[in-house]
Amino acid sequence: MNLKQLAKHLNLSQTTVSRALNGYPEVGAETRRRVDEAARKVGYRPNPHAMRLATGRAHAIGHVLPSDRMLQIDPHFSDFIAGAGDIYSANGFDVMLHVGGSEDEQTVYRRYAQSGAVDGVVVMGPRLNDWRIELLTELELPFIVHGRVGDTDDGYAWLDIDNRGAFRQATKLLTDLGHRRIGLVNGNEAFTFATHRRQGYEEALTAMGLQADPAIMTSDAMTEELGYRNTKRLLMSDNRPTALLYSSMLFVSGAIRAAHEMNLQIGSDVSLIAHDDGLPFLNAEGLVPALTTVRSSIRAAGSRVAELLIGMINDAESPEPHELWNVDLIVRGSTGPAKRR
Amino acid sequence: MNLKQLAKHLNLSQTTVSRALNGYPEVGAETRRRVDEAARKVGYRPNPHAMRLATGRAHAIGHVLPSDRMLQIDPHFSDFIAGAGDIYSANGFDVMLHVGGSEDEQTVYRRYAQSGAVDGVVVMGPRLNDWRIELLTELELPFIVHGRVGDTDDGYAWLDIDNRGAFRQATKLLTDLGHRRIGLVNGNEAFTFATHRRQGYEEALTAMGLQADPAIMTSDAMTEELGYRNTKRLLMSDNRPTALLYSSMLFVSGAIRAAHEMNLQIGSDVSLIAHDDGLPFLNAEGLVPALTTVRSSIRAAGSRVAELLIGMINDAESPEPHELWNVDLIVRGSTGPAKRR
DNA sequence: GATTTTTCCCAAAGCGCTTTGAATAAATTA
DNA sequence: TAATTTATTCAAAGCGCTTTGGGAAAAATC
Repeated sequence: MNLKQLAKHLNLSQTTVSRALNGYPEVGAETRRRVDEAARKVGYRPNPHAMRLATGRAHAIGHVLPSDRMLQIDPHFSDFIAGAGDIYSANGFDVMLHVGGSEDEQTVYRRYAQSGAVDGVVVMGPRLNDWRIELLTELELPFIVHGRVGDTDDGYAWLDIDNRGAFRQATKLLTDLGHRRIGLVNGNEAFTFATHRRQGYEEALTAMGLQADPAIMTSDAMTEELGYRNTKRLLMSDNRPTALLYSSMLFVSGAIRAAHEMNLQIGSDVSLIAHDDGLPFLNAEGLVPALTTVRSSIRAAGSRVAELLIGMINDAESPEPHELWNVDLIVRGSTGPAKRR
Repeated sequence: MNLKQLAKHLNLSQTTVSRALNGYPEVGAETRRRVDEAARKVGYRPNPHAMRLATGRAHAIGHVLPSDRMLQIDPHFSDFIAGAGDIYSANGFDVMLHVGGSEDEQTVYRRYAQSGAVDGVVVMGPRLNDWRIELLTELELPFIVHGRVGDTDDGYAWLDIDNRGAFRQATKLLTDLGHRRIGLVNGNEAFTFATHRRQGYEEALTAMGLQADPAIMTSDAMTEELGYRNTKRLLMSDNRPTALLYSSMLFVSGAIRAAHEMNLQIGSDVSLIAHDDGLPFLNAEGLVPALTTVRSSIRAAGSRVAELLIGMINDAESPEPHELWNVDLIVRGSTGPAKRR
């Protein structure tokens, strides 16, 4: 059943029915009631394509995942989208997902902008000076970045967690415990989040008069295997670190393997801290010993990002949102005082 | 620039331009060339909403993820969609993603069907006798199931891997190695894939005249922590198993932890086999010892599912596809002969 | 009581595309 | 040469919704 039929059924004009349904004021209370009731009874649902064509609004948010970036955001993506999805659907927005394929990423954005297929996009996994900012700005397609593209944080909307602060804090916890040689197993530093984490780490070291040593810093895709290999490498180096910082829980499974294999007790022989995005299948607290983490729910971030973007779309005049979230340092059993050597 | 303007620019009617662009035969060769060229030059892109309204085809595929099911398919989802996405975009299809939210799952499907928002959907994470089959059939919304809903495999399109065969094979490898007490750390058996795996396992045991022992079989959400806890529990029971079968790599990280903690050598003290979906962040070969697996790429499945569904949409008459994929057993270092006790 | 305002509703014009039904010109056929 | 096909093109009618610009009746104002 479409609008026309519904209108005829009610002996009203399409105009009135449409307005009643969309809550416009110029329709009588009794009429509105009748319309609502009839619509509900016959299960009327407006045709979304017609609606979109008529209004020019897509009621959809675009997420485009380049295949080459997938490896990095893969396991995090579904959690992020789970958070965002709740908000989207609560507000009647669909998610338009684009992943990989032959069409290049830029073209997809251009198509989105130019065709009005989506009302806005969220940019995930931003890199330093990410080209997407410029492109989307030029295209005048509303967008929000989950993360940031560097240190110039103006001129675009973003929500980020305080990666720098988190790693500064985490590093400080370790130095406070007496650790002086601390390794960093970071994600790929082409991504800003990883760069920020390194900076936080370095700041904390500098504050203690220590020097970051590239020999015990790695920057790679966040996989179990690289967690293992890098941990092992760092722990086998001479003058090995007494504590290690990880950018992802994904690394940690591998790290634990490495430590076990080397017969090192976590929390005493070597201290471990990881950033925990709250991935549901990898629980820091369930480890033995429970893992000290800097934690921020990526899912919650997804929800909030969605909220902000929808806000931007609904009110183009509003100032672009910037949100920097604190990250909780949760001290558990994987960190302990540095052993004298 | 829209069709009308493009047509005027070319001194042609909208009809002709539209036909030229869509490859209809009733248009002169020279005209077609001119149109194509002009379209490319001005960067013309048809408005998708108008197209959809006019044709009634959405050029979109729906994926709906219930929030309560998320935990199960979460990390697998993004890999699946990565595979499917390539195919979708190559064929000009968008992905419409719906996750969680207040609107209940059934309503979403009804809306999709009734509004024509999508041309088809893929059903992920099917359970035994999944209600979605019936609903979607009734709604006449083309769909394909990744997996199956039980043993009656007719009446709907599906692509599944041979979970039963895989676990039969895996179990047989273990019995061939002399293992007589083999534990199963399974995913939640409300999902068919897990049920099938258990069945394969039981079949192989039965073939050897062995009896499956519920005391060493678990069925839970696939998380690292439950991998750990269940492994530990099984290995601490009296008359403990000498080999363990896992339904997911996600379990394995925890399993390795447990084994290390109990000072058991993997591959000699205890043999491990896991199903490997090929998740990029969790590499079975990188483990020490490298893990024996039954492996089938979930990403490849995603691609093929997409292909099949698009086929169904383009040709409604074609018989519904059923594909059962073999699973490779890859023997590595985590399995060894049973120790005499 | 006459005028203005408000309230409520409608007809019709888009939104940008596809597709039907004709029309014209060119090519075949008889 | 006249009649019939075939090859191209076009005007116009949808697709199902929103929105503009009125208009008639009811209420408010003077």
